[in-house]
Amino acid sequence: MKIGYPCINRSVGCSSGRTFRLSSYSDERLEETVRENLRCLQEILRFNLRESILFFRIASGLVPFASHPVCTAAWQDTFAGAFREVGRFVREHGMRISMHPDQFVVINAKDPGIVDKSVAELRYHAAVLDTMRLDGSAKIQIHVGGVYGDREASMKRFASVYSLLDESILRRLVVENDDSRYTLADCLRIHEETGVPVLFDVFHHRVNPSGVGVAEAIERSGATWRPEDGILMIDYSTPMPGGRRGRHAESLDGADFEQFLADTAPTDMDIMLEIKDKEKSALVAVGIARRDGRFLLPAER
DNA sequence: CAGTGTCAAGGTGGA
DNA sequence: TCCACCTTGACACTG
Repeated sequence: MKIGYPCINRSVGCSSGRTFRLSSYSDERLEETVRENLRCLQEILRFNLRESILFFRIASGLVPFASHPVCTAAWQDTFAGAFREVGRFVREHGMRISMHPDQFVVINAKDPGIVDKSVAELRYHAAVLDTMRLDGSAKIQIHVGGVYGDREASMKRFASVYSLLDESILRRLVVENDDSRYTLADCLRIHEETGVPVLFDVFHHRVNPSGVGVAEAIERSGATWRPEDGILMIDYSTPMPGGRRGRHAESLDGADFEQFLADTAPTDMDIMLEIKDKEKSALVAVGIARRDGRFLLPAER
């Protein structure tokens, strides 16, 4: 079991997803930004190692505008060394990496232009992980996409676009249940059709359920991961108390997390905590999972 | 320098 | 048909 947090670390004092306005794009500006982002990413990973946080989601903004036509810079060549260095560090310390393109990636869109842009964005994400020379256990998670008033047809469209994707994307892509459109049951059906592994999101499942409990949900989604995918990843969070539907909590609800671990024992999985205070909650979660017994420090692995 | 409007990209639901 | 919302940080402009 590894525990992690997404994209941002509030302790190290830098961001690995710095960006700029499209209107101020230049290859120089891009190189300068990517250099800073990679430097910060390495700093975050060193922080994580010190704290036994071995799972991390890399920000999609690592290379700003990478899939936009304006970006013609050969960033994969320019920064090949730094990317490889990150990958080496990750492998050496047994870390796990994921990425999560945002809501603009909709591979089941009806508009072919949106599908093309989405595939380009997936290709960029795969290129980041490939350039780091990470294996197929480094995942790219997306949602199914839109419903467009016809869930069946939209799921079929997902499957048909999926079947045409490059191998470099297919070996990393996983699909996640969302909070309003596609449930875990929908994702499992898409898995049957396509073979895509299912990444289970506990919070979305509570908001947008499909009839099974958390333990069974994890068992079923876990069965969709192939050996080369690594052990299953899940997203875990709790709602913000008194907050609007869909908001993530400010900090970890320790009692809920402890109960969650008890409910899902003894399944091994890597847990991404989608919680606002990021590494702070990850530290608390590592402590709780240590007591649970499934979590091992690097030296114990 | 503090304050704030705006930012590549989509889908949904209400007005 | 249009707009706010989803959720979020931070760029970049204003005064």
